[in-house]
Amino acid sequence: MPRTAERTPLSRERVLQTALQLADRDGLDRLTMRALADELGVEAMSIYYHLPNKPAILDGLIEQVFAEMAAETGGFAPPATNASNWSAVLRSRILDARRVLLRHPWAPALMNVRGTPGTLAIGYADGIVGIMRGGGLSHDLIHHGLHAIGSRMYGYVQELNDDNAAEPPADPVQFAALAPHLAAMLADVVHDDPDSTLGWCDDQTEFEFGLDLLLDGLERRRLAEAH
Amino acid sequence: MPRTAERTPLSRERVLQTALQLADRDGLDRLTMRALADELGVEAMSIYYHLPNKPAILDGLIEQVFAEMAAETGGFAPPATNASNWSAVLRSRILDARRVLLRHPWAPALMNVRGTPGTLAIGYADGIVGIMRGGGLSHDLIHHGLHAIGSRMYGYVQELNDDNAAEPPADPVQFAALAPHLAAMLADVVHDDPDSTLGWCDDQTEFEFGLDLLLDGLERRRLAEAH
DNA sequence: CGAAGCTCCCTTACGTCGTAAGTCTTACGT
DNA sequence: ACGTAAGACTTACGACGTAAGGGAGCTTCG
Repeated sequence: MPRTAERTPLSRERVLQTALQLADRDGLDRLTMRALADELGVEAMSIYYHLPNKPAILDGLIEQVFAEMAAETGGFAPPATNASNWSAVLRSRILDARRVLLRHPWAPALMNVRGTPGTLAIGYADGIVGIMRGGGLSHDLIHHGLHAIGSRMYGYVQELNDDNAAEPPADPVQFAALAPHLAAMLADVVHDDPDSTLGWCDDQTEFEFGLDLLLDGLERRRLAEAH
Repeated sequence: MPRTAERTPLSRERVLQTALQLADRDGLDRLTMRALADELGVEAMSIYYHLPNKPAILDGLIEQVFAEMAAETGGFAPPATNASNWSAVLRSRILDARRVLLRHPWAPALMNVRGTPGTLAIGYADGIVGIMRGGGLSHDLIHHGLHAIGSRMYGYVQELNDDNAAEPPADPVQFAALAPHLAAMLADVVHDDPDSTLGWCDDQTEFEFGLDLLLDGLERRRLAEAH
């Protein structure tokens, strides 16, 4: 009786793929070397033959996410011509990125924590610069714009963690005393849209609102630049 | 010979103050129960008499930061009347918050990770809603504006971690091949301002640019609302 | 005055984490 | 057949948060 379980051999790729699945399924803090090894049908230390340490795994995960983004947009290169609609093109590219991140909610936190941006991350940013350049923005304006869009460039998903169910305050009267303006706003907005008892903030809507605010602002500065 | 070292007795306040100093000095990941105990001249487990666990300490730290913000702005209540200059008032309040966070660069990451916002955090948000309300924005617009300003509300400092020295690419020709648009922008911006060899992005400038983009956008929507 | 109780700190120990160091097994080239 | 090396496994260490319980010193009350 052969005790060989016909395991697929380990490899950098297989480790990273499994790590991504595990992070998606159980969350980032459950992604531990031993848990990952279990998932691979292997001992923890065996992983170290294919990847030097845990940060390398995390960097690999980020790079995989960017690869998904590239697939979603059909490559990071800016379209051949988008002078007339640069902001629409950029908008949809950013929303593509957001869609990918919604599938991997742990990714934004990871990107914040890891220092150096990998090759694909640089390619992604480069594509965005290309789009803005094609729209006629000056390099200076693009530079500021990159910073302004900031986390939105990566379609961040901070709201996904905690927000929705948290809003209905435990003791409304005490809450109103503590935060009168917030309470008034809450009452008003809920009144306008009474069916949404909880989850009264639609993340997608809010995200697009903020994004459009920035894109509109950039477009206006472009026009101002052009006299 | 009394071995009593005349230690100040432990207390919730003293623990939190020392924890904040330690985080400022050594970074958040060096803030460990044992290190904190050392700093207090005490054993690790002694802390647990005054605070239930580590998350409670982290929450306490965040609350301390918001207390500093309150001191910086002179309380979170909106000024009595700011109809004509709501966005200037909001702007300076947010820049005040940013100034505090620059003293505690670990704080933003902590706020992102901790779920429920403490009393002072709610008070801070409430003050901002009050300012916008005083400026004549509708509750609906305020609601969206809150989300849009998002991290800027807390004056985030993500750039402080990694950015500045990272930019000069190791191999310029390879970088240009990988990211042509980025490289062009880099060359252009550096050319315009040749004295800033590294650190060519001024964080404060970039932050204010993005903030103004959002504030201008909100003001324009307010005007549109008012016919 | 002495005993009981409370406050505040310490000791010990457990389980989990990432990983350094070394060992065993298998497959293959010669 | 045998050395060799790739690729897995075993063992162990130090750091982490913290559960459980111990004990010194003060207060309170009979």
